[in-house]
Amino acid sequence: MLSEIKRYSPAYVEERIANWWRENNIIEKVINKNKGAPIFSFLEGPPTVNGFMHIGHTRGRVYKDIVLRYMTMRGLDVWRRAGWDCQGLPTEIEVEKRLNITTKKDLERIGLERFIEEANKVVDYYISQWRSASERLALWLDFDNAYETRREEYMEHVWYLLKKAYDEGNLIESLRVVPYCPRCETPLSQHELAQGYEEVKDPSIYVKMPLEGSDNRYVIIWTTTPWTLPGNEAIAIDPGAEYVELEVDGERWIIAHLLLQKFVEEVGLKKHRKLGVFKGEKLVGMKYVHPLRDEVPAHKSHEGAAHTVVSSEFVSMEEGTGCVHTAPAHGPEDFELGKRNNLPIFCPVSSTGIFTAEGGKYNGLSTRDASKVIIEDLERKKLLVKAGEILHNYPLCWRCGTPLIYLASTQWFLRVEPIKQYMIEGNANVVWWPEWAGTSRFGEWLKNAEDWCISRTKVWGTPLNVWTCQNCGKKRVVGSRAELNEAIEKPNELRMHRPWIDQVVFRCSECGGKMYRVPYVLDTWLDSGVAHIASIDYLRNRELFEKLFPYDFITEAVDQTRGWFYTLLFTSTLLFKKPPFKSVLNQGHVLDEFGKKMSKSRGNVLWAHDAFDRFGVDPVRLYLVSKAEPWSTINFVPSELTQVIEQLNTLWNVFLFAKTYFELDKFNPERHNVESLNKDLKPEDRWLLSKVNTLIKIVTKSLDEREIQDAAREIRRFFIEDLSRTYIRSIRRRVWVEEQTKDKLAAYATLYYALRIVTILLAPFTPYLAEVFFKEIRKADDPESVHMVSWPKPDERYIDEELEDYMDIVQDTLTAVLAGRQKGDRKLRWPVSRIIVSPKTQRAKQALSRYADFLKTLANAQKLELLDINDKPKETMLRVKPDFRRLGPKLGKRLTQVAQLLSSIDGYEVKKELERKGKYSLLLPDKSEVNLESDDLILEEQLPENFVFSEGRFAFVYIDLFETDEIRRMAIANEFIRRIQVMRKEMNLNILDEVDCLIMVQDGEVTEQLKASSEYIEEETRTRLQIHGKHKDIPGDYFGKSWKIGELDVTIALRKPQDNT
RNA sequence: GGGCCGGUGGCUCAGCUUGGUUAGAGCGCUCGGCUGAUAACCGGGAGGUCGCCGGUUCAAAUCCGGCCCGGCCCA
Repeated sequence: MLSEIKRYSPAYVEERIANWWRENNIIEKVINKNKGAPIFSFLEGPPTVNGFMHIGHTRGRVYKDIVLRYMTMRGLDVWRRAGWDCQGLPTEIEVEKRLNITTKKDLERIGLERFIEEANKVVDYYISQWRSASERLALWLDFDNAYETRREEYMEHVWYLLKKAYDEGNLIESLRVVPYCPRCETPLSQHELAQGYEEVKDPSIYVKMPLEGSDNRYVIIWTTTPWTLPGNEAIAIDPGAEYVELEVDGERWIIAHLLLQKFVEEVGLKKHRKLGVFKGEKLVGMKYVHPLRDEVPAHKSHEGAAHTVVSSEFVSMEEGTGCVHTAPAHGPEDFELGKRNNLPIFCPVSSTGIFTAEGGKYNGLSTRDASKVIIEDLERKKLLVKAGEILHNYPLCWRCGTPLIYLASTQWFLRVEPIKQYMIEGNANVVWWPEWAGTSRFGEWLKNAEDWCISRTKVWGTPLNVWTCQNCGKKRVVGSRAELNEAIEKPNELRMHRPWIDQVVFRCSECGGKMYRVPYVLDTWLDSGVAHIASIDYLRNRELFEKLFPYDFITEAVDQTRGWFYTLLFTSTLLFKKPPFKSVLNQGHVLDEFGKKMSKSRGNVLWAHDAFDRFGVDPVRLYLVSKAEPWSTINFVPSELTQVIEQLNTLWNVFLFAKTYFELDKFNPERHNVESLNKDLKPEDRWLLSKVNTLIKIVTKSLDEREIQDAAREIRRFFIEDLSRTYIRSIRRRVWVEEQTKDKLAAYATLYYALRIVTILLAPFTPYLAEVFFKEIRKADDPESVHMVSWPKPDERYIDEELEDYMDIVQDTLTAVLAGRQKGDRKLRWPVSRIIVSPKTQRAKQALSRYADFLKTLANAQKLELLDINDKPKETMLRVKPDFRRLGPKLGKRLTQVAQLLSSIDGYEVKKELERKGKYSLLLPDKSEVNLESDDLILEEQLPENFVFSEGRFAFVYIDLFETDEIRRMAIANEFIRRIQVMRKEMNLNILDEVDCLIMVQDGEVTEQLKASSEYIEEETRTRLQIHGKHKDIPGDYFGKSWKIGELDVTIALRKPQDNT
């Protein structure tokens, strides 16, 4: 496949390899490869099968795949069952769209049966989409046996759990405040709530709450929902904040000090006087008279803590009065406050938004109408400070736009207190990547965990398995499908989903009455939350469970902290008092190029299949995981993908290079390997062997620690820096020779060794591409796919850290040489006669001496001289100059003569004298003697004209640019070789083709030089040369071209070989 | 309002655990060079108040405190 296309094409590779995998059942073979070996159990967090896989999902799924492939290659029997989260709100929304349902009436008309059928269709569709996207990603899970949360044998595990919880007293019924749409008559979830915030105009009223025991003292509250006042049971204040008591028209009003000015402006208060400032805690416990006590008589019987000032941490000092109207039945925070303070949870409003009889005067009014009447009543009772209007964000029903109302209603909860401590203790034994996700983020969440509300007024979900006796109220929690057979009434088709399950009726064991199901379905998080048992059919397959539980590894995105990570731990602790997983890898989110969250409304979502089409699966995989630690948020930057593709293309070319020469020389890796050729390995070979074994170490360690980005980056760095840029470049000349030298074979064997390791290490990251490479290097006794190969172990014999260090020194020195060449204007094609290297340290000296040949070749130098540490080349001269500023005053006129004399004197002599005697004596032409001290003189090193100097980190480099005839001849030859090679390439010649070559140069000297090196040129370019000293017409069967080499015009013509020669 | 993570050249990131030469790399820019695996590559150059303020210290990108900004989660 490698030579079929010129350039790495991810799409081409994917298609071929995917077909090959399929035709040869590779996936199945890989999954079953390690049966019987120690188990590595992975629990798949089931994606919600609604919508399509986007790039964020993709990232997480790549991490899963990498870890699973790695563990498989490590020889473990990897449990990798796929799973799909099928139920819940998003699907219901889609079904409603498809069936054109907008109201509850539409739903009744269409019928729940039809609704459920459609939901199943939606799920079927998305599962197929997710599966194909996952398969294209090459995520090798067991899809054929995937678990689905909508299946009855799955849901049965939820029932099992709830029955157990109920029996132990942990499944309870309790009041709770939830947002309702009065028009749709249904509570909405947090999700739905977030979709519907809009700016609306509402009343904004300030109300005087009369304090008991005084006829003119009031606490002032503010609200935008007057209809909630009948539900008022308390006033919340911030005990730490300062409050002020005002005198206004003979009355005393209390508000927060900080909000005084705002309040005065808002209500247009003309005159007031501060009576005193005090801490809020002074107010706590004060009783007040409910402002609508007469209109809503129920308040007369509210006792205990009702109508009291209480303290709260939720008091805002941004708006209002700092004294917060609290209606426990109409706000989640109010509700919490109510529970804490034993307030009545008084809810005189029905789910249709109409006041009930409990609402007294307002009975029968809608919340909207009631608001108006309440304002009038307050006005009349002189309890209204001010009634205005406000524009603010308020949640509306996303379906019908009706303002939502918060109402208290009975919901079902799983109690957290009995298991909280076990969860915290269990979590301490779980390994989290990164650590803070477990200790800080998850740890905090656990500490603050509250009872879990599991009931939903929905359709497409696991039904709540509680039946209540119509007659005596006795409850029955059904724990299995089998139990349904005890029903006295049931539908013809007995299914666990609604509506069928709603028709199941039991006989009450207490009173003989009929028991009907409580019509809730369950939170979908409960579905996925029991995956640790349900995905493997725990109820019927304990043996499997014993083998897999607790799972070795799970990984999902960070937002699952309060989601799946939590629900898994919760249910497992409830059942077994221990966590269901041993380790958790957190994944960060993927943002767009500009760091913005991807969202449909913004239109910046990158879908997985689009990304695969545009960039290819392997590049996307490698990119996503090398960019950052798995748990960091990343920006997806398309231009960075091209870089990955280019790098993989380079690796592709490395393989192509190897393939070309291996085939040319019929290289046999079984016969010639780094063991058998050990004696012939050059330092650069040993270096690469060391590097590649070190690579195994690093990659293995990084994967074990889930520092996946380090593994990916290190592999990329290796094949670009070490393999392509350094090693391949250094062996070009070795492989170009025609004979089968040991030296060439050593290079081949080394290259093969490195390619093999890189291929295997790449397998988890770029599974398609690695398979292509593996086909090129596969030996007879290798498994058929790279994904069945064992993970390599580093061969310590080849690891030589010193050698690796040395190469760094040599490369740095080579860089210095190249910089020096540039300074001296000598292109690399022109040999230089000498480079002189002066190492800075002993280590550098050893390194440079060991790699002297390597350096000499790559620097294109005829000779390499290695000096002692910090020595100067013997050609260095030390020039002596007078310090004019110092000597001027001292010597006057004579300074000119001194300067002249010094210029011709060897500085080393002067230096020696100065060191010995502390002075240097100079005899002037007028016979006078001048004594110079070292401060009088400036000693300056100087190199001969033909030297350039360059400094590296480890050595000083001097390049002797002196050109001999030979150098000029070589340089000219190289100039021609280069051009002939370009032309060969343009003619698309085979590497081995011998061609005829005409060179025409109108320059006697160059002609002579060329003739002298014709053999060298012929050898390098595989040509037969004819050199002409003047220009002639190019024969017709030649491909000719004119070139300029410096000032020189030359013509080169090539002729393809005759077929029969 | 709370929790967690991040802020380092134009862009994307490393370095921070354990304070210590001139803060590195890739991309981009620019000038030059190389090339029979490579639409690749190599070298020179320009480009950084390491978010801000304060503290600890002989010495802070690094440790501590406060603040600002961005992201995520929760309320």
